[in-house]
Amino acid sequence: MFKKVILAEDFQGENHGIAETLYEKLTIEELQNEFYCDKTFTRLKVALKNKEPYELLVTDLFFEPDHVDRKLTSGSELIEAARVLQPGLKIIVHSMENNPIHINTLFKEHKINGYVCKGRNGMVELVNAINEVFHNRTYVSPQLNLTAANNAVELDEFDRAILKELANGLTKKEVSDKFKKENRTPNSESTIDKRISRLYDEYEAKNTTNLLFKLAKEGKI
Amino acid sequence: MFKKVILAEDFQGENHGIAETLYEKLTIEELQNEFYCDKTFTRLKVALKNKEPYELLVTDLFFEPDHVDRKLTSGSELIEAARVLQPGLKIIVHSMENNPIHINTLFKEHKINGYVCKGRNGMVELVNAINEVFHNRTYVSPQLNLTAANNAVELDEFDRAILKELANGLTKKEVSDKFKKENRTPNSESTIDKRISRLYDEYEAKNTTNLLFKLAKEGKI
DNA sequence: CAATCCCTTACAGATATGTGTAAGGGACTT
DNA sequence: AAGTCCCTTACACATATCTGTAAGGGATTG
Repeated sequence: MFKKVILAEDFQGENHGIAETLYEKLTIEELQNEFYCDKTFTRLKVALKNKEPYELLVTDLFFEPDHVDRKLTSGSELIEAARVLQPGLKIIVHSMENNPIHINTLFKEHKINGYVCKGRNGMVELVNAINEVFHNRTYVSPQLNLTAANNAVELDEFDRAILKELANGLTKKEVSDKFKKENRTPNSESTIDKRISRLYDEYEAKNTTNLLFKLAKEGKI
Repeated sequence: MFKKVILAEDFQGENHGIAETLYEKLTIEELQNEFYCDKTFTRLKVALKNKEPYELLVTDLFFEPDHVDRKLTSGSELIEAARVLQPGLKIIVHSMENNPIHINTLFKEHKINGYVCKGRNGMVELVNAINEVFHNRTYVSPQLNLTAANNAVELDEFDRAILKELANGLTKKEVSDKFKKENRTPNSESTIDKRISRLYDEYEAKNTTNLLFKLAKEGKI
């Protein structure tokens, strides 16, 4: 089993619960639990420098901001930094996120080794995930159907830029003007129209209001 | 200190973490931890029937649906039922919810005794909250500013009905036609227009898209 | 019971939205 | 080099949105 494990989880309750479970159910010699991404990353760096690197990182995705300044503000950023620092590190994400697209991205771009949904069965799954990852396999919470999400289309930067302004209540004309003023391209009203129309098709939305509402509800924007 | 406490929390990690903390930090004789609203309510009923009622309920608000059928689907419903069953029960809500309006509603309508935000300091606050509530005071997580929310206006049924249809992509005319067909009143396009305009003022929205997006993001619809 | 307030409704006009057609240009294929 | 595909842009038209003004009705109040 893993000897050195580090846990990044900002919720005090979850953090204690996970730590408790890992001590009880797994024979992990050294478990460090942290509440901030930056401190977690520092621990990883120091451990590596001392030639006693951590073998497994278990991290949440969302970290509530508070009075403490931060460089790394999310689990994704922590993972990205950790991957550069220590490519061989095993990483398991434990989060409420249940959008298959986002989770797929984590596997594809950050090469995470496991994904566990917080929930009624979270601790049981986490223990399973750690066992699987220890044996060089990947683990994904069974309630997630990652393959089913591949038909959905990702929003590109232009889409996001338009949607952001529409969400703020700008008209298409105002969006076009704003883009022109900021020297962003494309910026014509027609092109913006066309993009939005395409999104109607892709997301089966009837109008702008419907589109923004759907995307907001799905957590895509 | 409270002798009998019951905890309703569906996340296994949080549930264990809270239970652990309460055993460590408070001298509670009997702590029952449950993962479902219905089971929690049954425990409350049985305990009351046996003349050994619980003194404190600590509950989450959101409970993830799973394969188990449920009557009570949320913390609010559990609280409502518990209040009817046992008016003197002390109730502390422990949740991610940070919308002051929703939390205010819990205090006003369900007479909860404390509210603790999940987070980095969640367990420390929960212990404080239990101490405060034990001494017949209320407790609210300090990061919440409940008074600031009182200027915001609640949505009535008509508002909600209109917003629901707009969110689904109907035009105002279609909403009007739908209401007429369903013999709901008021139903004229003008009145619907007027209502929406009023909501623009109340929520400082610039147009329908902006309004629905804001409300969706705030979790009001 | 008249004054007042608020809700409902109608109507009108300036803007904005949504959709279609069409032209030009870059990238890629054959 | 011609053909194809897709993105950008322009323009036009029917429809929808948003904001006024105004009139009538129910509820409350002095």
